[in-house]
Amino acid sequence: MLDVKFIRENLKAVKENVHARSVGNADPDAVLSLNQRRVELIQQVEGLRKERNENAQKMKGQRPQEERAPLIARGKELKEELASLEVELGTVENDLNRELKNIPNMTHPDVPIGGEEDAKELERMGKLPEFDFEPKDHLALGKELDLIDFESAADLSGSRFYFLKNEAALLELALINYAMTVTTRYGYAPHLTPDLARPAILEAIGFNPRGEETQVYNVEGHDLCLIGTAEITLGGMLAGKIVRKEELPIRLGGFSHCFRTEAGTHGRESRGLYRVHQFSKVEMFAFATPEGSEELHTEMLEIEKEIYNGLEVPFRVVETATGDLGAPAYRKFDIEAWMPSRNNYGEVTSTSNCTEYQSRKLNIRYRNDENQTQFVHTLNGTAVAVPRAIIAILENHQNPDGSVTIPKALRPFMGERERIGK
RNA sequence: GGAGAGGUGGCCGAGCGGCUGAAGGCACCGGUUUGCUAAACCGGCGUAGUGGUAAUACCGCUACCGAGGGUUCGAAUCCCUCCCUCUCCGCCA
Repeated sequence: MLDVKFIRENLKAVKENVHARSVGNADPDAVLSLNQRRVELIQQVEGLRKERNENAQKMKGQRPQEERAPLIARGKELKEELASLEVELGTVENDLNRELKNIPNMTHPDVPIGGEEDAKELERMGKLPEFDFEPKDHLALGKELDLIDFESAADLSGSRFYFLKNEAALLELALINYAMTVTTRYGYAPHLTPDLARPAILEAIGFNPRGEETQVYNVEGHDLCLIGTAEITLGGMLAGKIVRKEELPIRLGGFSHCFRTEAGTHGRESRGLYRVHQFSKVEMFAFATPEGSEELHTEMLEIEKEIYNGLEVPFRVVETATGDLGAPAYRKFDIEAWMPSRNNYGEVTSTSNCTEYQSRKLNIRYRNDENQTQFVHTLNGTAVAVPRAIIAILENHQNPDGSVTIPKALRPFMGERERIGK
């Protein structure tokens, strides 16, 4: 979330930003009026508390009854006045937080204005495959090579679940190993994270853990959600901590399963591996100083490019436009891999600089050179999201005989096998 | 899941209704001393909100001793619920 003071002092810019990002339910004016009410209440409450404390001080030690009686009576009055004001203050603070959550992060000046179609293509890498035969989509390949079983999974778990079988199972493990190896080389300390987390953490990261349109699963009877990404657990790992400046940047690499309800996407991408309820992912996460975060963002993008270059999959890099940024992101780059079945590029990674938007809520700070505490910047980026990587590999590396060539980078993790099938 | 013991500042650790925002130690920062290092000595050293203010300087007030409720004129201290840690038992990959 943004700092209320920042909103007050930059109201015009905040409103323009809300507009550019087309966030309909964000109301900066409501934030300010609620905050004003909050400050008034704080002043009243603190005045009463001061009086209460003074009153109580007068009763230290032994006092004759006739001296105590009026003080106790006054104390009781103060207690009642305080109680009702504190209730009101609590309500106002809840309302304020709700409004504050709706205000998105500010936006990097280079971000293109607009919606999905206004994303800016930054570069293309790799050569699009030219097939002199009719290429198959990953569903057909997955079936014919006995790699993916959607039908059985649908019976067990519902639509958008899948079994990975045989070489596809090994392919997942190889992709994870490969991504972990690359990120570790760049100093991202490898982590295997919990797949469940408390809703308060999800919320601080910017997810909506509860409510109709929630993207995450809740576990009935427990105060837990299945995580949608390791960003949640890696970011939450330092919640409430103050780190030393010398420790920054902190680079973390994390593997987790990711669970998404995909609420509101019924009918879209309903077949195949593109949009599924559960998948494996290796994620990068970093805590940085404000001065260091942009450079780190570039680094994450470079790592993502290296990984996809290694998979020998053609892709393009796009910068997301304002209207398509999630609330916490200040700036976001996506890699879109070529997917022959779509005859188009499909998003396979995403890296965001969230500046202080998450750390303010998570309360993660560091001491700057003046020894003052300051919020760290947080960044996240996909190293490998397995199912989409599998789509790109199967579809781009298919051969006329129906087999699929395994990219060289993955072979060390697959017993040096070179192809799947025949 | 059952029984017990705990959760206090960056760390260790005292406190167990008003004298405690919190002793003492370590770490850290400044200074004295010193051939250098070490040691010793002196001083400083939590976070946040709010008010005064040009001020992220300084001063005042308020809050914070795992979280949330309660009792009380007054709670780190008493009570309740929850979370977490440790020991033992059970169960289990």
